[in-house]
Amino acid sequence: MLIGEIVRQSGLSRDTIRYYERLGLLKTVGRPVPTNDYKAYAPDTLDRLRSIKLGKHLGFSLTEIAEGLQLYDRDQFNEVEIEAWLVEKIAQVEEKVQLLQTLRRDLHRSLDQLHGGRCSLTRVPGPRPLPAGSPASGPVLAHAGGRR
Amino acid sequence: MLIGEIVRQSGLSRDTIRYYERLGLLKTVGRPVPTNDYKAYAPDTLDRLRSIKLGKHLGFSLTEIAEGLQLYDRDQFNEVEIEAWLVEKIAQVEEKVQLLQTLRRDLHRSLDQLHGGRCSLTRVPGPRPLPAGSPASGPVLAHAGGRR
DNA sequence: CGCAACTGTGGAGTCAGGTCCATGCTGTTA
DNA sequence: TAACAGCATGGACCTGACTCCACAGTTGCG
Repeated sequence: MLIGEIVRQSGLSRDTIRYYERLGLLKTVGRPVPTNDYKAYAPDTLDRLRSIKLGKHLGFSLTEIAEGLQLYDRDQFNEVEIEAWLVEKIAQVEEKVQLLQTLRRDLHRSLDQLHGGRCSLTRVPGPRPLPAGSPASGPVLAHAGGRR
Repeated sequence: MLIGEIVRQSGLSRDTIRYYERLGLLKTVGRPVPTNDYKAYAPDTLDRLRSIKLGKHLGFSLTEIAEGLQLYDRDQFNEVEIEAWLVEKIAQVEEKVQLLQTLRRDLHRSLDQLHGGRCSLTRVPGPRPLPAGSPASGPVLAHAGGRR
């Protein structure tokens, strides 16, 4: 598969593909036409790009994603390593899910108050932005029934 | 509250605080001592920093976070705007939660197979990395029972 | 008084993650 | 044969989010 095809099917730019290749996230498998220097990308390239997109969307860095892909590339000989990696990523994902669910609940609560409380936001007495850092945190945007 | 206190209580660097201030994420409230040019940060600064940390951790950019904080700052006069912002952020958060839950399930499945299937990863016939891009996607790392 | 600790400002540097550009080869088609 | 699409390479440039540095005024303490 030449780069143009990858570009068309992935929706990513030529430069981005080349950048990922430089970082080792994608592999080429030789030059299919001996008379030119066109490179063929490995058959799993589109799968890998989907994985990369997902990982990025979920906040993982290209470096972390590269780790996962590299483990994948030599998987059968590193089960212990793979397991450690999976356990770590699961923990990270769990944490993000928790935080996002808290954030979602808080956002919904703010929205409900905006609707139900009729101008509840106008009653906020003073600054109190997004305090969602603590566990069992309060609403994300200021909400009625203020302190003081 | 002077910057040193913010640094101590937030765990962020002086430069980071100053950077956030330049971006408008934090506010100062004048110079408490007339004989010098030390700035006092607003009382809600630590709350705002907690919000910023959370937002960043969840993958929002400083620009997006600044939007939220700015809406918050002038909230009472922009209910429609706030509602639109909340609805948008909720949708984004929902999407991430969905993806993360899929990813978590897939990671767990990979881990189970590693344990239960005894070397199931060694039976992967060919490259098939993290195909989790599609809805109802398969496992994140290659798994046994391969195609072909 | 001297000196460290704290504050302020401005500007340069860094790293990730791309994006743009110039140049040059190949292959096809008019 | 000329134009044009497709590919390759190398390097410059860009944005976001810091991080470091130099220099200068202030304040607290022995």
